[in-house]
Amino acid sequence: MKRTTIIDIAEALGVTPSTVSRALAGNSRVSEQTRDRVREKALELGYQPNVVAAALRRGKSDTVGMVVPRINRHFFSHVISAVEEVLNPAGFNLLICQSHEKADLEKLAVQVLLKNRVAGIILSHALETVDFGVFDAAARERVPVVQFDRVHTAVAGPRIINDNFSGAYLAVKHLIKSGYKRIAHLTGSLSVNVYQERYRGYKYALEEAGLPIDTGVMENSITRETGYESTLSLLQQTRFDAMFCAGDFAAIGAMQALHDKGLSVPSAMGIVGFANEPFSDFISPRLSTVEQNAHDMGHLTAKALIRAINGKGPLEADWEEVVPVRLLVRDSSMRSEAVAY
Amino acid sequence: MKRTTIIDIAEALGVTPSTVSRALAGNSRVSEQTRDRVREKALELGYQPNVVAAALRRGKSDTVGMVVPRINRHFFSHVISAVEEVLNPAGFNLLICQSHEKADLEKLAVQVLLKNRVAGIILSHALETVDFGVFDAAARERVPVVQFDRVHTAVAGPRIINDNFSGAYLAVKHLIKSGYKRIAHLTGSLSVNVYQERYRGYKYALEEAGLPIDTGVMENSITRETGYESTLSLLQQTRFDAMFCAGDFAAIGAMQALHDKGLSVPSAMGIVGFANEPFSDFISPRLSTVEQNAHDMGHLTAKALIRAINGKGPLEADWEEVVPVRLLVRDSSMRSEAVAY
DNA sequence: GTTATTTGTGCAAACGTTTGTATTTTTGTT
DNA sequence: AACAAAAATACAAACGTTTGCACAAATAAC
Repeated sequence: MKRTTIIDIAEALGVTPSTVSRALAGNSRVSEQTRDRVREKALELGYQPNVVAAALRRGKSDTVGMVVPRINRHFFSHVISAVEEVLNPAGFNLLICQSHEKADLEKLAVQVLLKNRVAGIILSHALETVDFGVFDAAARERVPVVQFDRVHTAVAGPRIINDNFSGAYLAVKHLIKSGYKRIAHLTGSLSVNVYQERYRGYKYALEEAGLPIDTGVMENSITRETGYESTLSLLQQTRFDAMFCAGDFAAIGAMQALHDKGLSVPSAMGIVGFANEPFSDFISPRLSTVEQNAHDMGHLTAKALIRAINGKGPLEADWEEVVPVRLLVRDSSMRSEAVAY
Repeated sequence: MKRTTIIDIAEALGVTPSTVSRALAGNSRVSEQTRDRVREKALELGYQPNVVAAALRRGKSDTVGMVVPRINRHFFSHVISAVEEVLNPAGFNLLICQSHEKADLEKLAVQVLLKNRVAGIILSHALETVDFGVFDAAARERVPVVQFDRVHTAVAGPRIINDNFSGAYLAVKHLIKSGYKRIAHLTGSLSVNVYQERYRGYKYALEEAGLPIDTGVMENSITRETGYESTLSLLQQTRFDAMFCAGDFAAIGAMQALHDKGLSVPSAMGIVGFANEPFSDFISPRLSTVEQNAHDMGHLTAKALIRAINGKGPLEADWEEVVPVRLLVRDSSMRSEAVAY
């Protein structure tokens, strides 16, 4: 069956398509009366606007593209939901792509979005990404880009980031307060802003307390598996009584390694993770961690994009916004008394 | 800066846009030579096809819409990834929407997708959904719909489902084999196919073994919180020595309730969950569960949709495909010896 | 009562493709 | 060399909106 168009409505009412278009858009140049007649007829005929045609004519769609490393990460999926919460009421809908942490897939996703003439792009980089050429294309085509969490200054536009420095600082400071003295660090790639900042916070807390910062830092130890392996080799290389892990998955792996070696948490070893993955609350011992505010981040990101789309000028185009994080103290970092390892 | 179109390429080469279009599409009616010249020039000018215009002209886009209750569920996010794996190479891209388990949001999402003239829709219903009117609109507009996991026969088109019956049957049979005799059941809404089938498998296993089926079944106990509450009230109402939970979150809640009541798992109480959530493997005791094959499900779903889009007729339009599940026996359901409760 | 202003509508072009049909050019046949 | 067939390209309409401009009718200003 043929879909009804504004032309059908126009013919049924004896007006022109342009009037119908304006009526449906709520344009004040069409009288209240015909506006109602049009709306009524549209409902009657079950009219569904063809946004594709509108997008072509306007040169811009009401679709926003979003590229994340993976949608099944607690943090990212919650940011997505929060972004939706803002974008949908504003009349936009979301086209979600995954980069699977691959730079080439990220690039491809951005190209697909540009081909689809999206109104804007929200993005968090893959770990690998080093070439930011595609984003020049976006800038050239006047498609605003807002980065969140994993951001890079090479890309123009607003950046919404977590307060990774403070989160790490608070976590390590808390470990120190709990009586731990030699604190190791499991982190991701230090070429990523997120891990750089967490590392900086870690170092700062140690320096402030006058503790050694050479206790052991393992890069690229962010998954459960690498966390497990890195912990085992750290145990051989150096002595430490606590670990600050830049991610909860790494913390889980570390705890498993410690368990296998007969070291109990938190008495022999204190642990703090990062991200508050859903499981962190009901493993044993319950994992202390740093909670990121995915909800606020999503809201801020979406709002920044909407502002950019509405062209509030390139004045405020390039700035950074920091979302506070929160330390959740649970069992894995609480010992009644400091015990030398 | 103005974006390059096929018209620009045509003018630069002294041919017409139609020739350029056909050249880029690899149409055999244009000579090899000009095809190469066009491709070269397109590359040189940095041409990016405007898929919006193409979609308008063809009356159909290369975007596929997908509606899921939530993207942050382990199962759904993995199905999405698997769907992507098939759809992207086939030249489609995914527009993902969340219904947040609300029937009205699901309806809205489908309408948005239809307005966007998607090539097809992949969908798993919200728990609430009872009115399937929107899907008639989809059928009328010849937009194929493929349902997965949470399906309903009121909607036309292929349905890809998990073998919930067998999963439940295997789980309960395993509990029985382990020596448990009185097995309770925590389930979701029995108006959803998924939970209906799991319930059926549960009952069948009990009947087969000649065990009582009146041990206690609690509906709407599928979250961690409701699982916790339901277990507590079950403990007051009736006697049982094992639980089959229709979801891992419920199982976690149950384990917590049992722990609070001083009942140890698996010695005093056996537990099997469903879905193999990522945490199930590293809680203590490790949770036995039924693993669903999200990957295969996604692949089959995407392939079914592609077949439907390519119009392999309404002959095979309405059928059901069952994806096998697998019982994962871990610690929560293994006791060396049956102990009467 | 004439002219200026406002208000409501129509006309037509444009957005960038795709595609059926017509036309030209090339190739093949006799 | 003449003609048919095939191959390559051109022409033009269409997809369903939006929107600048023109125009008519109604209202306001003098």
